[in-house]
Amino acid sequence: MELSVAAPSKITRNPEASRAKILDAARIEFVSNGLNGARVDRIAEQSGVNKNLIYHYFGSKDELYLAVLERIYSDLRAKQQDEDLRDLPPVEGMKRLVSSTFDHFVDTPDLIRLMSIENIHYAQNLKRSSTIKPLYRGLLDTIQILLKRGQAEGVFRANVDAVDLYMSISGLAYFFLSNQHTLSWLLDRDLAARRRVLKRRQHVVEMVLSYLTQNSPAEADGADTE
Amino acid sequence: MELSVAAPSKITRNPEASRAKILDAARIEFVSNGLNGARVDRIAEQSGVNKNLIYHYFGSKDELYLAVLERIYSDLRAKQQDEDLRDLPPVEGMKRLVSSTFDHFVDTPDLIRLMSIENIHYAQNLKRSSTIKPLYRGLLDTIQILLKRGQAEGVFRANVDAVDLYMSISGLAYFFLSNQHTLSWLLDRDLAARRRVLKRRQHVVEMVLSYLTQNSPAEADGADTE
DNA sequence: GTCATTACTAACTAGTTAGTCAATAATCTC
DNA sequence: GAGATTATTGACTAACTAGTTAGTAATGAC
Repeated sequence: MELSVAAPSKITRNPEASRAKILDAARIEFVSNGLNGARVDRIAEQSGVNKNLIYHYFGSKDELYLAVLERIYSDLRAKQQDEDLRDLPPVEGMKRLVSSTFDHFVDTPDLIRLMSIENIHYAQNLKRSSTIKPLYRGLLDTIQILLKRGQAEGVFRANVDAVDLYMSISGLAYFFLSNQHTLSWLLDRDLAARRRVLKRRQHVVEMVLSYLTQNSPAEADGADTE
Repeated sequence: MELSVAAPSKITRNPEASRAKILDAARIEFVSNGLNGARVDRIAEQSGVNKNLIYHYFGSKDELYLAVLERIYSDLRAKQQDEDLRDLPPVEGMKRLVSSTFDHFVDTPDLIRLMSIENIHYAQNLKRSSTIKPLYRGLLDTIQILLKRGQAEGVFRANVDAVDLYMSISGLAYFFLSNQHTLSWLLDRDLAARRRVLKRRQHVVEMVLSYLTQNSPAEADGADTE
């Protein structure tokens, strides 16, 4: 019986909110079911918007998937603040870099799954993105800087490729997380348990630092620091 | 005009060959397209058998996928001969174990992809398998044996969990291979190049061995070998 | 040789799925 | 406030897809 005088339902049109609701629902759907397993109808239903709006804003299922992919990658990079680490003592900086990379993976399971999904699809969608690639430069530069400084100070071994190091740091964390469902089953352990994750984190840091701080064996050949 | 007297077409029925043809085509289809992306019709077409034979022999798409999964895992274990390594000097044995694990991954890209696919599906199919799980025991035992012997001899650090070590050895190789499509693009390198793979192999061996042969830092606390 | 079993085939189906059409209504432009 | 633009809707469709049906023919058991 109360007449709402001013704004009866100002919520009739809201493009930004609709776009956001679609993207949120799409993220859950793609991450949970993969690109082929995801259903556009389910995204429409879960987001509460009309299915055709998805096509209105994103054009196609593939484009929507790419939008999700780009958002997850940029969210990640926004959170990573590895530039801070560049001025720390090399050993300390590298320890922190390894831990924080590990933590970022742990905190962003969606990213892990999307990376796996992308690789199953031969990275064909990632390659269409113009925004993602530049994001990687920063982390790699930080690794390179810390590495050089550590080598100059004589605390890190010579002849380490920054890309190899990056792949090892990532791989040690990634495999444990990306394959936790098969591994937990095959090894009879709950790898998702908090205790396990913390133990793993320490193991990873120790492995990377052991490698870096040990003198490289045999090949003491022309490897001098400037 | 020549009458074929003896056997006009003895090839009319051949259950084993049909089964094998289905399985071969299914492997390619599932590995290339994932579980959701794979098409039963395409498997029928590629194998050259009638579609209904697939259901006759395997029951459903999911069961066929499981059959492919089980075969790839058992093929792998049949090739791995890590028992040989158990009697080698620990450092030498571990070096060989890391290299051969790396090589197996490189030589069996199908396995890598199926493991990723399985994890996208939360390992729900793997968990239905009764044959795969036991296969893992052997490799883990070999790691455990070499580790203990190395620790007893004082060449390996104490406080190393065999499962953590297994995950690191696998992870260092796996990530590089499973994510090569995204990584090659993001890092501007062809990670599939032979040269790269060999370099990566050496890097992985060195990292694992550095870790094992370095005395564990700080935590010299109740960690004595028996 | 007969009968049951197994291999194999072609055509069909019921349910799904990405994407479209045609229309209405709110908002912006001027 | 007229007219273009944009947000939003519900019904529709053409193509696809896992699985089925109903049958034929080769093989094995006895």
